[in-house]
Amino acid sequence: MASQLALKGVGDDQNSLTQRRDTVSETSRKQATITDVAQVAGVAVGTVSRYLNGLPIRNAKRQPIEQAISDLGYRRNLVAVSMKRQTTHIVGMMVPALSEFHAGLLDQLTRRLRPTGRAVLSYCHDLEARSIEEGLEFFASHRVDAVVMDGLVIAGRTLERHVNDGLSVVLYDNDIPGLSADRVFTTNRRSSERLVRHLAELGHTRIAMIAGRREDSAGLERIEGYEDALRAHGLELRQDYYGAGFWNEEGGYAAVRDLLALPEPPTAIFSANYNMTMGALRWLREHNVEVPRDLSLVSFDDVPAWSIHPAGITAVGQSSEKLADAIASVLLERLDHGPQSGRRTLRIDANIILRGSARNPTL
Amino acid sequence: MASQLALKGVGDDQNSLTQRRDTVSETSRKQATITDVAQVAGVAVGTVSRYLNGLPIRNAKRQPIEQAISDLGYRRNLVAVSMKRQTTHIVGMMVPALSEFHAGLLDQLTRRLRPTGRAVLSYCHDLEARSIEEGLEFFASHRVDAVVMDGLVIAGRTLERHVNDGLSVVLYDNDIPGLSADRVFTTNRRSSERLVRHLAELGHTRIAMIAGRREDSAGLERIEGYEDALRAHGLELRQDYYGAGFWNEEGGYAAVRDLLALPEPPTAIFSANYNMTMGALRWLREHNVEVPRDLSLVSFDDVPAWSIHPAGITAVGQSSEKLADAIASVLLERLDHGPQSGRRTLRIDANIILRGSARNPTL
DNA sequence: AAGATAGATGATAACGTTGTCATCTAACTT
DNA sequence: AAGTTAGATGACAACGTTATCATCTATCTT
Repeated sequence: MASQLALKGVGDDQNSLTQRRDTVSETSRKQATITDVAQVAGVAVGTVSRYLNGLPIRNAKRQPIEQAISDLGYRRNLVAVSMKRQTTHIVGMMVPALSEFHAGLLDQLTRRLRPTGRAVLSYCHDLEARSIEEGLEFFASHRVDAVVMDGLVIAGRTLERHVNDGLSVVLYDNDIPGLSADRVFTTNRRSSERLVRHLAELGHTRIAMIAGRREDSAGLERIEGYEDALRAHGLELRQDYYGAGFWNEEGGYAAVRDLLALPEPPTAIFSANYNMTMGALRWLREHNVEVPRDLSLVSFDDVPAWSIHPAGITAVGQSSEKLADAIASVLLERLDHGPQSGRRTLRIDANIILRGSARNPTL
Repeated sequence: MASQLALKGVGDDQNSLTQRRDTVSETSRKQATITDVAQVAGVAVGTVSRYLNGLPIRNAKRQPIEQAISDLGYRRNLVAVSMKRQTTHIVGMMVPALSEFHAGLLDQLTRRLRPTGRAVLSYCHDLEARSIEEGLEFFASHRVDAVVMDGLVIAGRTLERHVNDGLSVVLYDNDIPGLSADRVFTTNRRSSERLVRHLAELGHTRIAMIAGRREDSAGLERIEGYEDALRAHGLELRQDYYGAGFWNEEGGYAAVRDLLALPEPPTAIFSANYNMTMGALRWLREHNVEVPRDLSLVSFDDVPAWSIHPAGITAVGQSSEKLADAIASVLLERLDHGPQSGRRTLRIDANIILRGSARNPTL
């Protein structure tokens, strides 16, 4: 066990939560409406609306309207606009326990959509059907224009119902076959194959993979890629080199523990996603297994945190920028062209970032 | 330079972006409204509304209403409710370039607010006054019930205007003095002092600090804490041991570079926030400076990524859970009790997490 | 200069809810 | 059993905006 003693509240001599309370006199004046503006400017509400929406209005009316708007501090009420226009210009994004990877995606997507006047409402679920169901219900009630989410199988049935109700959906990462939705995926199989091939080319023959249950498409494809690479190098596919459990940190932690307890432990490990790699690294650190000295480790998904590791974690993955770009692209086409236009599926190639976490096996 | 060669698109033999297009026949049936439900159930809309809002209705009416709702697949339109009720139940959160730290906060805040039926709309700004201004304008137009944001000085003037317009604001991390808002802060000074004291107690005498410009309150408090600790141990406050620049990754990168180029470089560094620490670690890795062998490094802010470092980064900071709890607490009181009730300021104590990135100086 | 015409304007009805208020119903009184 | 009353119900007006459409106003014809 390494030096991971989490001494909480060292020197907690004082009260750990101080509270102060001021009294404040509030002046919450009512917001001006378009009617107020019309009244002050001496025109009809319709004309003000036309002005706000960039439709042509007579020059003589322009000045008084602008004056009134600035005098009253008028701000268009987007809730009323949504109500009338039957479209909110809000996109819902479902994220599983906001990890660094999804945070980057959310950030980028928000930025891409901003210039079009659209916002992103986020909902964090905890990988359970029940919580995903609630999230979708929530989005539907808020009448979001579309939902972006990972196409996990557990979301399948609920998602189908909402799509039938007219919800536009963009799936990423995992697929739900048959669902009427737009899709953005990574080239999971080919990218995994490349990454594992890299390990084999370094001379590794005992290459294990840690992944979760064979449920979701991305995971399956990554497993296939792993197997492709092994076969290409004439390496044996060993049942005990495939650590299966949950696709989260705990899963990665447990998988590495089990793999390294084998009579003939692997010399290199391919971890199938961000969360599992985090868990794997935690186990390795706690047990003084140094990467890459004692073990080579590569990961699917590429995030800034990989650089913190002194060796740097060699990984394959698309940047959140590229992924967000692709999602924004299909999303905007859907929103602009309505639900009638054909569904698209984008496959984005992942890049291998060679850092230092994989090297020749120590024999 | 370490082995950080970013080989992009290794083996990019095929087209890197594939696209497939299906055609789909769409059936986008109109959503049922409360009027439809009333009609089908044979009651007045008001009664359905009362049912939906949990107000007492006669037993005889209950069954037909429930039947109609389920038959029609009716879903309450929250946009219309917001319109009528003049409150959206949406909270806006402004986040600077969604880092891991802020992602955790956003995640937690979303979860805390969910049980109260509230959602969080996020807006990513890039630390510039212009972009913050746009964000607040955006939130105000969407009539969010409140805004949660870092009280950066550059946001001061704009924020003041919105508060005068009646916007409820919760400030965290940094303060904007005089603003009528609720506040949640960390005990920056005391926590920094503790962390630097830890370095001094290990025997370090050449302790530097990297921080940004002396603008925002949290930064100032952290600098004061650093100075407190040095004074307490009779150590000299050296001008050249205070690397000042920007509070972001680039700032941390540059600061470490400059500090280690000094004729008498420090043996320990206190980095004032998450982003700067990320930058510092990047420089150190690129130049083969090993932590803690060659240099001790401690950081303000605590995030999961610190565990990836094999030594583990010793840090001080409040968990995003604790911070989100505090923010949610003041937020809900504000939202439930209206703008009249007194403003609160919470100070949350940070915890020191001793990992392995600081040890005795090698003399 | 008067008639024709393109195009902006004003009044008003939506959008889907909730809140108000006068009315009606059913359960108590006596 | 009739009178009283607490309380649920129904009709309808908001909430702030945009879309429609008939009307009005400038400009262009001749």
